Amino acid sequence: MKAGADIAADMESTGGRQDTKEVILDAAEKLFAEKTYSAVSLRELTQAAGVNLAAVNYHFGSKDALLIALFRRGAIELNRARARLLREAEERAGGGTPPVREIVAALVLPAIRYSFTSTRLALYNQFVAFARGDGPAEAREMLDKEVGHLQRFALSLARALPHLPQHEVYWRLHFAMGVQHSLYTDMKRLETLSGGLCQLDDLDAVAARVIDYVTAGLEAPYTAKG
Amino acid sequence: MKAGADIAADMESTGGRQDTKEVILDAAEKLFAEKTYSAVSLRELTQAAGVNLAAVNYHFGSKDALLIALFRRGAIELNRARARLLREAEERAGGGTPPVREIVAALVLPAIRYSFTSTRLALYNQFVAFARGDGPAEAREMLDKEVGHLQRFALSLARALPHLPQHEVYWRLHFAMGVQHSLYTDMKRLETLSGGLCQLDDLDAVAARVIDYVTAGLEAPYTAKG
DNA sequence: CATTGACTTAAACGGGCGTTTGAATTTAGC
DNA sequence: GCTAAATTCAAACGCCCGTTTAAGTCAATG
Repeated sequence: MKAGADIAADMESTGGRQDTKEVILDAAEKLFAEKTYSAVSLRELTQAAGVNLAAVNYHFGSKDALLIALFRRGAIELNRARARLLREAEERAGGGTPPVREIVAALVLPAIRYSFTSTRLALYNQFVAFARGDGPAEAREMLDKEVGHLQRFALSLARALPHLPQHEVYWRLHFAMGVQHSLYTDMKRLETLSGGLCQLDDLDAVAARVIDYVTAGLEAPYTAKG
Repeated sequence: MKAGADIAADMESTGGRQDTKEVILDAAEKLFAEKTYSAVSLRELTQAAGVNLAAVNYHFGSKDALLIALFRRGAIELNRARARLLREAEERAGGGTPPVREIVAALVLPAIRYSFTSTRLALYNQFVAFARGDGPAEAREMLDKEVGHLQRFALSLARALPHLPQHEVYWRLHFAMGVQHSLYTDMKRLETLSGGLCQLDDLDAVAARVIDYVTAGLEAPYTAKG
């Protein structure tokens, strides 16, 4: 009876225990980040999760649907945290415009914090990089819809940087996302490059570094282009 | 007779025509960047290249060896161009230290130029992001060895930014690489975010933007961390 | 013009893939 | 404690993968 699959797909809290689904999601998050969606087989995945091979298809419907569910879980938490920090910064500014540095902090801190402390969001950002172009079309569309959440930051930054044309704000926000991605995709290169000097141990220090760098880039003098 | 595979693998210029090998490499570069190494089948790849299915194994030995050859071709050209620009900047400085902005330009310009004008290096940077963690171990080792080329830029930047501790220079160079990667991995998100306002049409303008941003980040005031 | 060697081709190989099945087992409601 | 649904399980399905094979093509060589 596969009624469970459809029900569980629609509503998050069925009567049955939720353990298996989460165990699978956690294992998938780890493996998809280490390798690639299509490089990880369901046999490898279910074995790492300690569940039966058929469990993925039973609980999610397909491997593709698992990827989508995985992304949804991570995106919801990350965007919720970012939105909360941005709202708090705006309240602190008393209805005015928060300084660039605080907007940047709202964007950067959740990604760093959650990615290394929470088991649920661990490696989420690294996974996003792989999902693009690899996963099913539906997953890619979800990534694009994520843009809506970034729009809030674009607007806030545009108010804080009134001398910049709109498109320049978008470009610099885009670069800021690239800096964040570098924390999850190429750390090995940095460790090699620095001879082990640079590592992801002190998260607060790393966060401060990223915020300094991104803030400076956003506040860079504007020289008209093209 | 598979003698051809070994010979062609060792020496770049056999007596036979080189067309097929290059056609395969070009098709692989495009497809591996669009999807993922393991998401592209040899049947799909050889069909796109217009060659026989067995051609990859004949000319490269295996799918893995193709990936390695592909990376080698791109890395050689990119690093050569970067090294040349850096050397020229140093000569312009008359033995002294070039300004940060010129070091950054030497790092950034080849990646942008080659990636969009040359058919050989097109999509090379986007491919690198996927190769990490997906490809065979040998490919990953090659990526790490690439670090040697970045070391020159780290040294040059350290001289230009003497107030920064060494590890801070490494971190900021790392972030600079992340900004460059953002040009090849998430352009779709930027296009969506900006409503089509931002695009990769005017390469000179984009290059100037990246250089501005990265230079500002590198020159950001240093606040002691952790 | 026969021979050689580089290259191409179509066909096949075993293996691992995502998925499905149907029976066994566990869980929840009465 | 019975019933019925939800879940787990081992086994199998067919498909497509990377690779190999052996025959075929073609240009250059002597």
